[in-house]
Amino acid sequence: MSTTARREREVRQREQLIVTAARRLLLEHGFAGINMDVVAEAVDYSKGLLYKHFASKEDLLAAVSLDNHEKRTELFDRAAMFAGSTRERMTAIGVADETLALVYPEFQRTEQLLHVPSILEKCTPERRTRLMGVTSVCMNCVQGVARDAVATGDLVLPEGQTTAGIVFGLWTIALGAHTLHQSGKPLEMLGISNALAAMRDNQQKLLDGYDWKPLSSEHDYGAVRERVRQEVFAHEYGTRARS
Amino acid sequence: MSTTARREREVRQREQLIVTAARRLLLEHGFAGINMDVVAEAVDYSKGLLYKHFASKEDLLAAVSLDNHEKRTELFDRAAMFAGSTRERMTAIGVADETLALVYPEFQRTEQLLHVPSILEKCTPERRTRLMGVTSVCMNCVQGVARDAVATGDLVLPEGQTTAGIVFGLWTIALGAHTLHQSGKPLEMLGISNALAAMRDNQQKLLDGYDWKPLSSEHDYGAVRERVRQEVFAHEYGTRARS
Amino acid sequence: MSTTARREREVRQREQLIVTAARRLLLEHGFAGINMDVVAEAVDYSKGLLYKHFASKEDLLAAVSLDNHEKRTELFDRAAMFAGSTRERMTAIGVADETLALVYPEFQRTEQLLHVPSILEKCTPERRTRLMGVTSVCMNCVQGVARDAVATGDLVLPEGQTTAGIVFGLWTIALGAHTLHQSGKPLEMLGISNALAAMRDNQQKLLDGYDWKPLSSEHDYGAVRERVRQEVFAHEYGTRARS
Amino acid sequence: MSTTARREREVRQREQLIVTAARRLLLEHGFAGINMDVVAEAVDYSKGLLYKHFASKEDLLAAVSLDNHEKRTELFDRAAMFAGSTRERMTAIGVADETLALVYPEFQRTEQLLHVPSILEKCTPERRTRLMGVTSVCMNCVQGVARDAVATGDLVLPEGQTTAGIVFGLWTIALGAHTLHQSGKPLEMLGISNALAAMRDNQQKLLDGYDWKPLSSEHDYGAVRERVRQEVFAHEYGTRARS
DNA sequence: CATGAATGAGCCTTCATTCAT
DNA sequence: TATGAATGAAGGCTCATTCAT
Repeated sequence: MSTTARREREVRQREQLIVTAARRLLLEHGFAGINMDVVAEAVDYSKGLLYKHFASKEDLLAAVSLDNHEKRTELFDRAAMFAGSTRERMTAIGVADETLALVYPEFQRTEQLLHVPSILEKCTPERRTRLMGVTSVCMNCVQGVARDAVATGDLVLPEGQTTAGIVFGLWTIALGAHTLHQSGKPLEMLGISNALAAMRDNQQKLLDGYDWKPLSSEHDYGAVRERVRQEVFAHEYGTRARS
Repeated sequence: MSTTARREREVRQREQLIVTAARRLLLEHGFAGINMDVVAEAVDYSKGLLYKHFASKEDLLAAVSLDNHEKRTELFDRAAMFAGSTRERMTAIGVADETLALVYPEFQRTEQLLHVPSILEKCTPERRTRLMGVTSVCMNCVQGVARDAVATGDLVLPEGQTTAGIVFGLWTIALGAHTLHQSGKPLEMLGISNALAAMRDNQQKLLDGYDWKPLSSEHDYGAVRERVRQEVFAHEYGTRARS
Repeated sequence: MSTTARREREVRQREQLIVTAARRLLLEHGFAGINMDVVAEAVDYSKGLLYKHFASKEDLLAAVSLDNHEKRTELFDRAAMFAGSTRERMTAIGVADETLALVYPEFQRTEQLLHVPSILEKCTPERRTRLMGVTSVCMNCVQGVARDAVATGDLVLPEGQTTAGIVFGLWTIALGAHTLHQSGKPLEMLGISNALAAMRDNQQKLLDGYDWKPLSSEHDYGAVRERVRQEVFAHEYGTRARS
Repeated sequence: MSTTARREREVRQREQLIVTAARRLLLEHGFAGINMDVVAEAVDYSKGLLYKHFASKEDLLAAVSLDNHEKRTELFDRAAMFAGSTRERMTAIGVADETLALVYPEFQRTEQLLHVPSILEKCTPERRTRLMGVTSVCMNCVQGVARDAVATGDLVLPEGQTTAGIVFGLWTIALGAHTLHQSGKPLEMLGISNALAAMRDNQQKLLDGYDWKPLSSEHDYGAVRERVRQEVFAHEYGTRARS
């Protein structure tokens, strides 16, 4: 019947509820401060019920990570479709990344806490598979833009270079920057007042290094970023408070 | 008198022994697989003695992290003094980073495992202070080279840019690459066969983006790297097996 | 009217279905491996329905035990009616016991698992009563043959001996042998290659000890056993694979 | 030093204390009613300490079983050395078994509760080995007497029979009788007023069936039993109340 | 009648830390 | 000073039973 379908929907909704609560707790109390008791209390369900939805603590955390990735993928996908030059589209993806960090900080920040081998090891095989696949989905999105750039001639790959290499460079800058951003390290003392801005600038410089046209010296990517925010992520910046 | 000094020296030696053992265990069994019992057994001292040296488990792990940083600082310092152009010296620091990852992988790899807030929170205030300071020591080393580049004119900072920004860029690439490298993510599937090489290339491209002369297209930095290995890190590559 | 009767019959059928499934699960996964969830799943009914039929988990297990006894009683009854001397009839009952172990091993083997006090304690009083009674039904069957032997003069009871004592002896040999048989103890190492054969031989020796005529040295009870298998238990050995 | 030896002795003493307490709890509350919390409370030590001595709950229970076997082995050994004919010595072993059941009922009765596969599966490999070995020690003791009987000519093995078969017969009668004895089954209703006496009689009848000389009709084994009690087990019957 | 979601007490096990010797 | 026995709080997970639908 439709009863089954409704049940199924309710189950999904509750799993989402649990995942969201777990993410919040993760953000507030860190990896060590989370356990099934506090999650159960937070969602006001019994511990036993949690285990009906998630096979283990690690499985639940894997689900949080998966959800993080899905949100990221959604934003990246929308950014990649921005109407503009290939480098503008890549810039748009940068805005997507930044938007995630600003508007959904818990998605970005909890992700760092979840890079623990035990999670992959102990979660459901099915979720592990999805988790490993979801990363490439996101990468493919970025790499697609790079390939377009090569196709259009905006980007000329030097010998021995691949689009994967460029993607890797952008990715590592983002990953490292986010890690530092929330490491609690006093970046100001090192002369970095705004980690996200520094991340952005370096990504542009990296693309300049690859000679991806038009260069940042030839084009106002700051204006592009502003347009992307308004045209692509209006909803995000409108509905949720910018931190 | 000198008895006190000898005592002090022995204490330091033993702390070093414990730190080294803890790092090895961390590498072999992961963060979750380490506890005070196995550390005590590994060093063949009692658990009580461990607490004479380290206020808590977290304090011990903080000491491991501190030791990691000190090894890194040592290598970076030597690299920064390489005789060559500013960009060659910066390249040398890249080699130092790479050397750490290759020759002392446990220093590099355990460091990732130690980025948990609880460590900073629960370790001795004194060690926390040192831990926060040690990062800047390492950064200053890198930033010093960048400042030299500005001073010599090899590098012209665009308006609104700082040397800190460049350091941040290099740092995040390294941090992100090392994180990915040991995350277990299937990078090959994304087209990255050698994460360290990709890291290196992107760092050079970034410096190209900053127009730090001489550009990688004008100079053979591969040869520079080889020279640094032989001249600065001969000892490291000679005595320990290169993986 | 007949609707009520039909209802009643359906209820019994379903209870039988549940009992059979529970016994199979008990055999496959042991006492610790059985719970109401897996039973419900196995019979494809809801857990709630299980509780409509059985007051508790223990009550269900008691029902399994009861069913085991009923199967045993059925076989014993048929064996006791074998046409032959009293000792041949007793031998026939031995074949019945053996048949149960060979052809319906789950009835025999699960019974051992159910000798836990909690079952008797927590099952329905009504089922407890039946459970305590069913043993004597089976015993009476055996004891009846012994009484016939005394009546016919095949067996002369020494002073102070009762037929109950003989029954007890045969019973304990069977019970102990079945227990050892499935205890996983390495009987081969002790020189016992076939526990059932050893059980049989000892039961015959015991009857010899009681001087129950004709003695095993005077009569071929091996041939009797073969006849019983063919004449009384043809159905059992034909339809179910002999293990 | 002797300090180490003393420590070792104290450890053994405490393990014995824990084992004894566990056995008592097992007897009082059954298998299901025992858990590490109540054991810890009973011995007035912390739960953590129990795990210093025993690797798991099952390991502790295996130790109880081992201790049961050791007590039995001790009594059997002493009985087997009784000065008399081979059949008298076998009778003495019967007295040992009976003595265990009467004077140390908890050793006998708990043993039945410990025949659970999970115990063998989850206990320390070392203890598992000892546990499997200890059974044969006890058997060898019994079988030794049977072999002596064959050697002296008191017992003539029929073709195809082995001493192991006789041992098996005696063993199963004892095992079955003890099982029934404590099953709570109303044996009186079946005409058995004293299960131990019935066990004894049947074992003698079994030996008669094997024609082990001198037969029970030719010799007063009741008197032998009385002598064994006084000469071999005076200590047991003197110090502990006979139940 | 039938369902299966929900409960929550209970249990095993781990481990950081302390302290008497 | 060095030890390691002892602690006990904490946490992951199970499962018999109930009850609203």
